[in-house]
Amino acid sequence: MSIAKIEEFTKQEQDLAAFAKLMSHPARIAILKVLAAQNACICGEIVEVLPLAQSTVSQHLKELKNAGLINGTIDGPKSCYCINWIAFEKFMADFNALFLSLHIQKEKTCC
Amino acid sequence: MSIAKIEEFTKQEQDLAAFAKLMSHPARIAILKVLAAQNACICGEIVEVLPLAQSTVSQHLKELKNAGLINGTIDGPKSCYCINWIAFEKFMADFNALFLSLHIQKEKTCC
DNA sequence: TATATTTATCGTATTTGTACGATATAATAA
DNA sequence: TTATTATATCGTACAAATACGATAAATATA
Repeated sequence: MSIAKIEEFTKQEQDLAAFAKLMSHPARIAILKVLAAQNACICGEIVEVLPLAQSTVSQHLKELKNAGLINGTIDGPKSCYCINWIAFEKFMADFNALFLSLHIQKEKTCC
Repeated sequence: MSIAKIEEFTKQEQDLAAFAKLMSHPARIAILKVLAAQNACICGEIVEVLPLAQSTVSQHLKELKNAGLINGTIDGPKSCYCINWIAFEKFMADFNALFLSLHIQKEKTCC
């Protein structure tokens, strides 16, 4: 930070880093697990499961939604979230592609 | 943060989040790309390639090394880094395993 | 030995992330 | 209509991440 230099990097590097940042907090991983387990959309049931305040969970959900990793619809007074599998699959594919592209030349020369 | 609640989550969630945090900055992804491309270990050549100060690059290298994702050895006045493929592969495997475990039940019920 | 080179570390400024309580908003229920 | 419920947002406090310059430490070179 401090005069962010992020835009100096390639778009690929920025996109992968942004996805990784989504997964860089255990609460967001836990949220994805709950959404996947329930399969159906949920709402404040997540709050009950997580050791965090309602406002904090709502904040994490917003981040995941803004990045497109989950979808959210309003269902009466409740909110309904679920995983956007298309987006999630794309992220995972890009991530694996990076790893494979790095891993091609793996002759051990030192260390 | 602020009275970190991280330890309230499972070890799996914490470990995956820690790995994701490593990848959550484009500079560290760029460093891994340089290390993989050069195959052999490098040192301050990374500084020349990245749009960051030497001290900042050194800081990123330290994080990657502390997490075990890269190895570093001293070679005279220079330092020599390379990717720890064993560790990297394990992280990727764990990450993919999480995704697959989530993705098992994917009947679309809503959203 | 003195100097130059390379890298790590220190100190610090700034930004971002995390977390909570309080409140606003919207919809249902009484 | 009023009260209740569910969720989002606001404001705020604090922690962590990012970045840099300056400096220290270690080795190589003159």
